[in-house]
Amino acid sequence: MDNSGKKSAPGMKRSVAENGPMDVKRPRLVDVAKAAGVATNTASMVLNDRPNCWASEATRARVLEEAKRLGYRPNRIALAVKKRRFDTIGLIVPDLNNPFFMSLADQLELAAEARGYDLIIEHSRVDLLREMKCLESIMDRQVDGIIACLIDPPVHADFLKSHIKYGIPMVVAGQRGARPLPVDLITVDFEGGLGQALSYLRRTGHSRVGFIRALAENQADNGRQEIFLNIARNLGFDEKDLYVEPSDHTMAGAKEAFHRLIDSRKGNPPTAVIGLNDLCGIGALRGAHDVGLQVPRDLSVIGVDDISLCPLLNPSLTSIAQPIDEISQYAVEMLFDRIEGKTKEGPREKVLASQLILRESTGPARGR
Amino acid sequence: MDNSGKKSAPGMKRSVAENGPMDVKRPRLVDVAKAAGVATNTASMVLNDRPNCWASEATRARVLEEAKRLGYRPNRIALAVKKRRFDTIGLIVPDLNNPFFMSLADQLELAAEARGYDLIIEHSRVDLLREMKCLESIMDRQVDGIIACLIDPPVHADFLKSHIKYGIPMVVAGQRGARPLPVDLITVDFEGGLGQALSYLRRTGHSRVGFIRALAENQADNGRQEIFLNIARNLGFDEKDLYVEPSDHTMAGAKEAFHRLIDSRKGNPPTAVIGLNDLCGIGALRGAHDVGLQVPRDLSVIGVDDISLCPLLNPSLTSIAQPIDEISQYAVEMLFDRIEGKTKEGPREKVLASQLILRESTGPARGR
DNA sequence: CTGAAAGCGCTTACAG
DNA sequence: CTGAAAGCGCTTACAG
Repeated sequence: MDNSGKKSAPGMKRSVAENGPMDVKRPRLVDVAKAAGVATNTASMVLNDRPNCWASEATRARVLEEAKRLGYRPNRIALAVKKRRFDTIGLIVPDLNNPFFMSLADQLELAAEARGYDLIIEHSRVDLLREMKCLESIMDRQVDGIIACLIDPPVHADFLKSHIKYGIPMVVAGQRGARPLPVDLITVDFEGGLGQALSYLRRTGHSRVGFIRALAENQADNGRQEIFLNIARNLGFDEKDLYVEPSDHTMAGAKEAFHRLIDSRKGNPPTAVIGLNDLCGIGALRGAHDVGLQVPRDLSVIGVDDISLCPLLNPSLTSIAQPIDEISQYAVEMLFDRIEGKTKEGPREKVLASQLILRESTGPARGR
Repeated sequence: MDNSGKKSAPGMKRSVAENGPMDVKRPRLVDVAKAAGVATNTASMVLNDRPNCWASEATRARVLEEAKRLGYRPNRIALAVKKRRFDTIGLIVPDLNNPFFMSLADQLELAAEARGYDLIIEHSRVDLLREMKCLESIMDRQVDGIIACLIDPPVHADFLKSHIKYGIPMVVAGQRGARPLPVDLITVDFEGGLGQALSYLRRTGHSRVGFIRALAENQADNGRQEIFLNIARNLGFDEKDLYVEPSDHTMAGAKEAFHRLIDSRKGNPPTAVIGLNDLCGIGALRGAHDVGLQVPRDLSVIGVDDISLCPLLNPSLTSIAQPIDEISQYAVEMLFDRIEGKTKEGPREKVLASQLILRESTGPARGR
């Protein structure tokens, strides 16, 4: 069966048996209309169940029946180009492998679905350059709104200013920076939770604290290190007893970072370690196990985010919780305010609290 | 400034200052062409860098400059309706909260990107009904190809048979069933790995084995329980020493299931527990900790999937590895074979091996 | 190079 | 109810 002609003659639909499944055309609205013997606009009215539809019950039934028989499904792309909306909202997340963002995606998807929208996810891979590409890409897709978890929002201030004027509703979740954004912003008061953590450590006799931090690709500095040092100094920690160790965003990387931290401080090891997120905390927990340190007897470990895994680890991981529920709730609320035109005000900002959740991985410093 | 007319007069673009950002129209190709003083087809040729483009260097420069000045970005939707491809492939996953699927998504996205395609993710939430909706929804989106991680592929055999004839390339990853699918299939030989695990347990003196299993919403049976019982019987385990405990797909649920399992077998507790995935394994690990069982001294624990978390847990989790790399590699290969029309053959099937990865959570049964 | 047109698949307004 | 048309924003073939 040498079938060299690639295209089938227009209007001449050939059967599966003739050409194999790949060459059968998907039925269009006109195909349904023809099959039912009605005009295409009639078919459109019937299939969309328009209130002012003129079709008789008989016509109606015939159209629906033919649509079903042919397996007709409206072409959403064509529909979108006509309506100029795609009923889709776009989400940008830095890391698919971080459960924190996936919990967020999970909740956002549920909320979007409840309003009749699909969610599509873009992945910036903890890379500032990619993050920019994601922003472009998601805008090119003509989504109806964007929720962007950005690694470093201020970096994109100029880009957003020049693009957002075309009116796509957007809310950013991430740290505030010096440069204001032209879109709604949700920030978490990381300082608050970190302050709780550090003062807990101080109170329970810890004096030397390690901080495992990570920068994204193409990122020069994210300010977290300074925040950590400032708060710690204010609480009376001695600067020379504060150890900052760079890592990447993986658990394995954090484990390595932990080992470097321990090795480089043989004489006066940290009595507590804070990871910039829970994956780092998990890496530290395992790193401690590897070198025979018992948590929390010999070392306290604290993570950030409070992912659902934390209470199930051994020992369970103390963490500075980010309020995922609130973040997703406000993100959806603020976004749909814009989408539905309820708000015309300028950029809004919502600051949410972080909170230290104490679990088994923390305790008094040794000898207390 | 009461601006009651919603639409602006066609062609009359109003400034930001006049209406606020939300009313400014996104520039179209014709806007760029007009601004540059060329025909739209010329602008199209220039912007798409067509080889047989007739534009002079000067024209070319003018078009590019105006495009940049206006911030022109092609409308992908309009483009897609014209080209009848969206340069997008769709992925269906059962659970965003399971790192296994996210690792898969991560790799698939990378591979798709390398070929110039975006990946969009649909989430079936471990629910058979939703899974069906995802299939419909993703086909409605006119993606160029679909990779579907299905909870229970055979259930969808009829649906797929009636829809796939419109030619959308698709590969399914999941368990094989009695009813053949009309699309390419990648399966993992779960029996192989489970056999390795059970014979390891047998060899190391275990006699009573618990199995924490879960069904999806709307799923009657997934066959895994039978597989487990069959293999175990064949290896000489006594049927009355095989305990099957139902759970859900969360870690917390698995922990509860573990507790039920232990409580109901007070007299002769299991010496080993196998979870149907690593999240269940983690739940069991924590459940054991809760009741003072030491792993692996008092109890061996085995998971399934071998997510990247396994080696970082305390104790690290023995797991029946699914070959994520191979799955994603074959999925992409098979899919693009179809997309690029390299293959016209009927449905193909690829079976990949699973393998037991021994770690700290398993050891000889107590008293050996 | 231009200009007008067709077409992707849909919806909607309009004259009969 | 029909039929023809316009339009969403693009690409492409065609006559000048």
